[in-house]
Amino acid sequence: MKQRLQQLFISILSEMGVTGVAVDVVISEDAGHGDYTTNTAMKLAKQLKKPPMDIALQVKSILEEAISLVSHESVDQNIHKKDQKYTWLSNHSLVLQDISKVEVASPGFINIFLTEASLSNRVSQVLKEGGSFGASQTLVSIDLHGEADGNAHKIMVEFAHPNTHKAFHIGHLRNITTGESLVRLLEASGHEVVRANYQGDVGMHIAKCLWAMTNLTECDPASVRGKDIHIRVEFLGKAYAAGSTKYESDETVKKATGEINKQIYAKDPSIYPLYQETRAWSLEYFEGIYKRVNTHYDRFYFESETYESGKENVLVGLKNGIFEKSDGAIIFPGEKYGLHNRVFITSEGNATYEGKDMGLAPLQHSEYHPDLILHVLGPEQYSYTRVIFKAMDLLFPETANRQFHKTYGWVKLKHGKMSSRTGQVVLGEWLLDEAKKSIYEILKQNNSDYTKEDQEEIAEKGAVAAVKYAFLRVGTDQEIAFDIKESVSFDGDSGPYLLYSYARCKSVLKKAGNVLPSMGDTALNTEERLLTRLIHFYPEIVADAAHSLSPNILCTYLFRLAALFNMFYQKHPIASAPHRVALTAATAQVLKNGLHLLGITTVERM
RNA sequence: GCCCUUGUAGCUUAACGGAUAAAGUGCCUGUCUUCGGAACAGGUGAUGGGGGUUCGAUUCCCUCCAAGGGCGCCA
Repeated sequence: MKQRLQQLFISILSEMGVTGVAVDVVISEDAGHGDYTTNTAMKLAKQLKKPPMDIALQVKSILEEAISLVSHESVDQNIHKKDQKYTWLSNHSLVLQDISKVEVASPGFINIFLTEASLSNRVSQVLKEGGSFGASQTLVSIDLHGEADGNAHKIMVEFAHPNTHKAFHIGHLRNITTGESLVRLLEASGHEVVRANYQGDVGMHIAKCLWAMTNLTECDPASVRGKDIHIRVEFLGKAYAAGSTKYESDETVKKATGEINKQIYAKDPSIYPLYQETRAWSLEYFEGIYKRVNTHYDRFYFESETYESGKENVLVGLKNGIFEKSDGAIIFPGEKYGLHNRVFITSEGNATYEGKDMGLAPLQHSEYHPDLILHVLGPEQYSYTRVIFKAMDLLFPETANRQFHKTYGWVKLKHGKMSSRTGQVVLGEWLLDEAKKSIYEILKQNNSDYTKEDQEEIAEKGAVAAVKYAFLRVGTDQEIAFDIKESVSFDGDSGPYLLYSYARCKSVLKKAGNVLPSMGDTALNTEERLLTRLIHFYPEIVADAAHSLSPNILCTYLFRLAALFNMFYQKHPIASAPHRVALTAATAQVLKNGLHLLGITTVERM
């Protein structure tokens, strides 16, 4: 609708002799300002040397005339009349029929009101299409702030990337939540998506952990073998923290750790079996988390499969003058390009994180041929990725400009700082479990008669919804200040509130079981019209969220929809009126579809 | 030292350069024995300071202040 209105305004402006301007039509926040609005008149004021109000009024009068001509379309004589008057009219007859009123507001806004019939049609469409409603018919291009081509059709989204032998903390949880939602939004916008996860399973962090396991009695892996996976992984986190602390304080430990690192790369039998065993522990644990939070991957990449080819590629680049030797190491001279220098191969001969990335990129391109690779990464990696993207572009010109760093903000503790190096971390699963406990408390207070299985499902899905929504409602690159006590909420703008609203809809629908939902041609009251209007906007909100890679836009929308439904529910009896039943069913469907795009699963009752 | 990011009610967050800066939470006051109270309604309360560009600035530019991050052998 937005785009059709834009086209219409362009035609009207050309009628006024104005061409080649971009017309911006947006959804009106305030329903009193119409359903759609444009600021075009104000934008053109300077160019046309006329007061914005005059321009707006002129647009309005042409628009109103066009509407009245189209509304008599069935009368043959008028067809000739309108074609003579405006040649563009027939292209826009459908949009024009959807407009009920045009208003001009100071200092020059043009506000468009849609007919109730037009808005109601969308409700019927929701009921007809069900779960597939909201997926775009046309491709939604994505906005990468000019850093890459926005017309990609095949996009690899690389997210989560935890490291083995290290804790999976709430930062990873936010990364996964963000990545999963971006994947679903992109898919709903007509893109083909490849889900990738690049996991760090070689490097100094592993060596530190293994040093502790082989040198500290309190970190003896024999003590946890055969125990529950959570215990084994917790043990790994502690060993890593211990090894890391010693590494920094003790020179001989530093050297010994370096040796272990070399041994791992060399697959030395004195350490390799332990490495493989504990690596598998981490991967087993990650698999459980992915399942728990509704994520899966098409391809897991590992640093252990990129360090060799990465090194080879850097050596080729060294010959070609892309890389340079410096103090025994091989570096990329980023300073030549206004960036900074970084080491790609150490003087020991091992590929660093940067060097490994030179192996990853060609591997990804040869396997999937993506038009774009979206790396969901923290802000601290920003200057890092600028350097390696530059190096990649020079090394692999055929796939240049296809990398994009999508920043997700840190989850910062309100009190204290998080660091897996010192072992001060809030684990992802800890957060989920805390939320789950709180939901059990609420269920207990409500004295519900749910079975154990029901309670488990409600608590688990509710916890995942609460945590995910808490992350997604905030702008993706915004830092989140995290308070352990009141981290996730269950009231107001929260995941459980949305789940609750959905369950309430379903409950009402059950009560109204034998009423056939139908919008009919009943005149709508205030709340009904607002609700219908909001449902109407859903596909455009999804497109908007996908286009700007901003799940929080969808969060805001869904919360407004749920709140509006609850108000409507409060004021009007639903079960007996077919059009209200239809509105309720449509609200439920949109909530379900929207939450799905956020990676959140609904429950039928709670 | 150089570079990047961020500063909005007590707290957590919204707002393509647009209309009265929007919510949640907190606190205060109400609704309700109804189709689900994890609800609904009302009140309270904010753009770090100073300049500039613009018809119009939370948004763009400059500067100061404050916080965080990055800057060759970690990932």
